[in-house]
Amino acid sequence: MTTVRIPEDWPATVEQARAVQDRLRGRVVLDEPGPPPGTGHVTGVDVAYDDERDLVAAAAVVLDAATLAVVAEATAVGRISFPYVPGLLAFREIPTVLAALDALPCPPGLVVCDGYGLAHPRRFGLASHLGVLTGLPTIGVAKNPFTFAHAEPDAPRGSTSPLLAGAEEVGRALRTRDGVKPVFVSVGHRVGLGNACAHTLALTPAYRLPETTRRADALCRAALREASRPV
DNA sequence: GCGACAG
DNA sequence: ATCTTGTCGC
Repeated sequence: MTTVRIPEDWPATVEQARAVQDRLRGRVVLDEPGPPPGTGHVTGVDVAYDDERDLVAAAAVVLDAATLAVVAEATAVGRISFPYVPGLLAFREIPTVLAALDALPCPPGLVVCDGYGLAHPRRFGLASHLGVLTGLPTIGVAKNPFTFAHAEPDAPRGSTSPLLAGAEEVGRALRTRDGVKPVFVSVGHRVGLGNACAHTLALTPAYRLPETTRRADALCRAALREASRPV
């Protein structure tokens, strides 16, 4: 496990953070289809917090996209870099997530984030931000809708309904299990929305949430426990 | 002006 | 995110 320092130039205020998003938003690539589902590597990233001790732990877990077997894992621990502010989640998670990705012994392939990409007030959520910073293809799979309108998808697994910002489709509600609450998929960087949904379905053979985020969630929690362990 | 609001 | 026991069901 590696330890991270918050960059000197990291935003300290809501205004500064929003300015960073506005500056980087133009670098998002939306016209690539992205890697085909079921091939290469798929990497889940997730973060756990201990606000009491000002600790944050991130995990990156690389899966073989065809078999969903774990290929590699890495974790990183650091100080909390930003308070939770809706719309600015990336500033709370990214330094530690980047460190975990850097510590991987192999290329991550497609990165699956816990949160949103395009489905964001300024169209620049966590998945978009991470994609622009790394150049990697990224998607966001969130457990809850943000403030976007959406219809209830049909009951069968695989059904979708658009996440709408006015008339613009910024993501999709995707049913990954029959009759179970959908997940909310949006594009991050260098991946198309249809392909992002196909990847999400390929990653949910048994549970509502993708295997990538399930693995990363378990690992970052373990890393946090380890980091806040009494010596 | 008052809520709502990814994790 | 996190605080938290048991309980219903496959």
